[in-house]
Amino acid sequence: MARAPFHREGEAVRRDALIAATAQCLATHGAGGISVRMVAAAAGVSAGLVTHYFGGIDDLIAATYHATGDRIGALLDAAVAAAGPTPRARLSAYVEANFRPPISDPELLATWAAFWALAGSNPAIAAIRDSVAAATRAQVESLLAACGARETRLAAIGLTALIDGLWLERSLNPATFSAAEAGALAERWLDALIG
Amino acid sequence: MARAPFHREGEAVRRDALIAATAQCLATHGAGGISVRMVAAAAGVSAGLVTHYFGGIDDLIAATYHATGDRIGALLDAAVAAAGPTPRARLSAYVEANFRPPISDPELLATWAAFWALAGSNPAIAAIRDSVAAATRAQVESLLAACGARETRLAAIGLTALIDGLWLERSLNPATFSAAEAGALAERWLDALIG
DNA sequence: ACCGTTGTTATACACGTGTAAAACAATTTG
DNA sequence: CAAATTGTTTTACACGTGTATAACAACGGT
Repeated sequence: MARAPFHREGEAVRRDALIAATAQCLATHGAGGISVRMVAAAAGVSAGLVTHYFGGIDDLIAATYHATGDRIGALLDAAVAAAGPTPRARLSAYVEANFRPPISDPELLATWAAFWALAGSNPAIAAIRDSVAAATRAQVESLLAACGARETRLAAIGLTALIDGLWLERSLNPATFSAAEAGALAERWLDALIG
Repeated sequence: MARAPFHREGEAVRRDALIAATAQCLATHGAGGISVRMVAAAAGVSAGLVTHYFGGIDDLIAATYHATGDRIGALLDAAVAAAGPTPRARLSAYVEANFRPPISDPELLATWAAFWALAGSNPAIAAIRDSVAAATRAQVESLLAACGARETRLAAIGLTALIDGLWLERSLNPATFSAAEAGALAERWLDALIG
């Protein structure tokens, strides 16, 4: 039959489009509802390009996880870099960035929650998740130590758990509380963790 | 071909077996990996019984969510009922029960996390999740109020978010911290929330 | 022992899935 | 303008999916 007309593009353009489409589909349909044909349609290409550029849907999802983690990490780093000079200001900036757009956008939260779901049963996704979580905790430990916190390992675990729990709740039902309320709770936990 | 021999059973026995099998499959394979054939095999019956007793896999998953929520709620109620008479003892018992078997068993946590994943894209599951979460927060608000906490709505949100975040982390990687450490963090948050 | 009831299995069906690769079209080069 | 390159679409394939239901087997009653 007649083929759809198309423009030829470089590899990076196609890969980025497929990654963005995957993030969107994960957010909208969850880990169990995503498919090759759905992602290709969202990216405006045909399904063959998934295998062509990524070797398959699993590798595309893994690449999307990396890209999303890099994006969130860059946003958090920028927030800390832009903060006031005191250690507490930097830690507060880190926390606040979690509950401000673009990180607090429901679509980004939903994509991230989909990765959590996949990590439970997909070893490759679990490995990415472990390395992302370890890097996050290391960064938070460093920020907490600068503030004089004791037992920084457990404090970092406690802080990231609260942030993840608030993210999870907002991705499932954004009406439960506002991003500002989430930020206020996290500040209060910081007060308790630092002493 | 020759049929598999079987014993006839009452409806309740079959439904309970299918629900238990569903929880197990959700824990092991996640929300995206479960199937009718898999659940039926785990229950020791044939796939036709899923449609026969539940109308389909979606209704079976919803029934499993209800059953799991009821089980967790009963465990938490029992912990509070068995606690010392002071409001703080009751609240601490509530928190501690979250991080002690059977609630802290990885399989139960993984099943629960699978429901979170399904809630993101399945309206029926989302509705069950909203009602379970609302009931949990109401109970926690009541326990917090008895301890003299102010702004109990936000405090309840903060406490359940930390518990959920710690559950999530342990379901994804139980080696990150112990259940005892999780309980200690939650107690520390209680101290901060009650003042 | 036979019959009726009904719990249950096995099968068929239509559909969606991910992947592979032949074939084609866009674009560049000579 | 023709040929070469290569990005991309389309198609085919094997497989797994959920559901419906005919047929059968377990069991109880007479």
